[in-house]
Amino acid sequence: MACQTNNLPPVTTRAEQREETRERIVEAAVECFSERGFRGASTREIAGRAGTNQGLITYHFRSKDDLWKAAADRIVGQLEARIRERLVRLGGEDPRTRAREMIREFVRFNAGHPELFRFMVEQGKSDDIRMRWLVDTHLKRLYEAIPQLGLGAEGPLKPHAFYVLVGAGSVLFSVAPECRRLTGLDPSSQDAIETHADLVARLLVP
Amino acid sequence: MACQTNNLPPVTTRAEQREETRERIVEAAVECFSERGFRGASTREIAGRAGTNQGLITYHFRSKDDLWKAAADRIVGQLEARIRERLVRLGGEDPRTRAREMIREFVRFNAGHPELFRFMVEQGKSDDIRMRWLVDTHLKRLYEAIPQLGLGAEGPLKPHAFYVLVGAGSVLFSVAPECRRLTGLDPSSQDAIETHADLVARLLVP
DNA sequence: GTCTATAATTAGATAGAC
DNA sequence: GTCTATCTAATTATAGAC
Repeated sequence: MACQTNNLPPVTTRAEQREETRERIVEAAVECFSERGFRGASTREIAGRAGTNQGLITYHFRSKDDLWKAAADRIVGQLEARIRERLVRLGGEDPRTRAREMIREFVRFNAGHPELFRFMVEQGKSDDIRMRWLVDTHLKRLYEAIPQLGLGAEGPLKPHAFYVLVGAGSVLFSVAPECRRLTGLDPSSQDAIETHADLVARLLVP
Repeated sequence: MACQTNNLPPVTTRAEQREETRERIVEAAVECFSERGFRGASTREIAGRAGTNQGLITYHFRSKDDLWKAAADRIVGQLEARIRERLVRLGGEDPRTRAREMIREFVRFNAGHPELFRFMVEQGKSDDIRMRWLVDTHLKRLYEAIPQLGLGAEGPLKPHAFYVLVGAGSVLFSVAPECRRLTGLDPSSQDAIETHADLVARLLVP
């Protein structure tokens, strides 16, 4: 029962507990929002998946809207961290090898985090306040960093190349349940991931 | 006021009026379901976009679920009609030309009907009863017809090639509002459509 | 910091007037 | 065939106990 006495410092502080709970809620929010969209996701289901109750969500995040922003920050932050990490380890490879390997890593990320693409499609569909926030706060920064990754296609083809890369490298994993039933292929298998990464990389950087 | 007297046949019969209303509702349903997902779309909003009231929806379609199936039938049917039409006009071109032109036509269709891809991603994300219905009723038939279109890649690469094509050829148009704000490109312009169609076709059939 | 209870809105489905 | 009114259940946000 009593794991802590009054005079000993607690094993986890209140600040730690706070962060832990917020973390669990945001993680569940990323899943729900990307699966069901903003309207379709209910704060009760999010609370349930996080193992707590609906009241706590409005305590930690003022509103459903603010929770959605926290979820967006999280999934985009994970992508950026992954890209940075891969960039420093690539060092001075030649440009084409760098570009191919960055594409492969992008595909691998999508395999592990299908929520990113689900989230982006979910929000990009209608010209509402959340789409504008997502573009202005995160996507513009990502989009303008593309040349630094060694991925070419500046000029008028850039938007086309961008959405070809995003689409070709993400959809397979974002509709994984459908893919399993439709084709028999399990997109989460290591073999499928590497095959897809290689296919997309070779198509875009021949 | 009275455009019809009692003894003259009405300008539009009741059966015609029925079909017209059903058509308007299904059209609005395709938009709403693809934009907001099944849960996120409300039958009241669908009725509003169709210029009628919520009660009529349960009269013409028994439930929200049945309305969703009617919407799926419609958008998939439009794709199939378009493919069939293009196939007969292609006649005896050589295989590579045929394949490239079928891909171009698929991209053009997505430009005019971004709802198809939105609908597919919306449903493919979770392993629920609607995803299984969509795969079994429509997608399997489409997927198995691919070889007949001159698009190769049978064998273990087929699922990968399929989702590369779908993703590369659809995302740009499905997130058109986002694309405009992010890149300045308007994906609905004739120039953007043909540029994208050509890019995807040349990437997949070099 | 966490949870339960509740207020105000909105959802899908039904019933009945015209 | 169409529309309004209403029922039940679910939604977000809030208030207060612990």
